[in-house]
Amino acid sequence: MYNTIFKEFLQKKGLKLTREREAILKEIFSFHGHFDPEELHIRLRKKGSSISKASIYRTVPLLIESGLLEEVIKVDKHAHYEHTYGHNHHDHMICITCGRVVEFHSQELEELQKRLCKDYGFRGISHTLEIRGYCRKCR
Amino acid sequence: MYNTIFKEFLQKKGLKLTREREAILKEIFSFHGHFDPEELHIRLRKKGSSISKASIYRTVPLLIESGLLEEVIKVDKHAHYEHTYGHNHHDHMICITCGRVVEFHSQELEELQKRLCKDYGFRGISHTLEIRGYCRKCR
DNA sequence: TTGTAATTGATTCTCAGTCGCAATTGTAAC
DNA sequence: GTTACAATTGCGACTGAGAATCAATTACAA
Repeated sequence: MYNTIFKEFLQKKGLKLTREREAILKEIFSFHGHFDPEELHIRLRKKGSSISKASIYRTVPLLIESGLLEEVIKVDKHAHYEHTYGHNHHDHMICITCGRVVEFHSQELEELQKRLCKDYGFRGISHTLEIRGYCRKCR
Repeated sequence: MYNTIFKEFLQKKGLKLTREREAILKEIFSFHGHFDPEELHIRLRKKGSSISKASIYRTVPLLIESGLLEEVIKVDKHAHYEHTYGHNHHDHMICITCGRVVEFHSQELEELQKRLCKDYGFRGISHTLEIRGYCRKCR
């Protein structure tokens, strides 16, 4: 379970499993879909938690390093994340006009990327593919 | 030529071709490879031009809209751009450890993306694929 | 040449994300 | 359970890319 993964990751690095980190983890895994750190902060606030913005920003990189979280897109200025446990990786098409985001998954794409990495002597960990253009309604 | 493309783009939008915009355009097309707006500013400074940072930030979106410039990657906080006139599109592998950027092009990837857009009723204009991982030296 | 809307540089402002620090807390060793 | 200490916390100040403001200037159509 994701709890165990995080716990073991922290232990291996000599870091502590604090109440705050547990709460952040729990919150992130309580829903599916994108979020940005600011949103997460508000979400936690509403549930009575008083975890600081700084702790959230400090925890996010740990979750990424442990493989539980992925940066998905950068909208405007801020980064968006999504938990990856029990999820298929997917990529995004973003409409220039209305901002709509279409998620898609392509096994062919995944395999092509593996092949490309091999060709270039690269060990790929994660990737993001963003296609920008016009959606069905705005084309 | 890129000059003409930009000129016509501006005309069509009722915008003016100023000395500053010409200088920025010229500078961007005077070299190949990535740059960020700050770098471009310094570059222009060194050549005796006193174009303001603000004008650069204002011109970049115009160049993107006219199809002459593309955002390639976001390193840390700032965006990097690259001119696209007379270039093949390429994508990037970024090393998590040393920050090295490997450029690659795959015709297969281009075609797969076209197919994906079609499947999802999307009219694709541009795309970025970033593969993060470990390069040959850091793996 | 003129009228006018677009553009400029300088400056200020914004806001996501980071940093420093004193107080607190998790955890391993006893 | 205590102890000891390094890791972590929240707070508030800081940073830096990029946007907004505005008076002065400029491109360009008529």
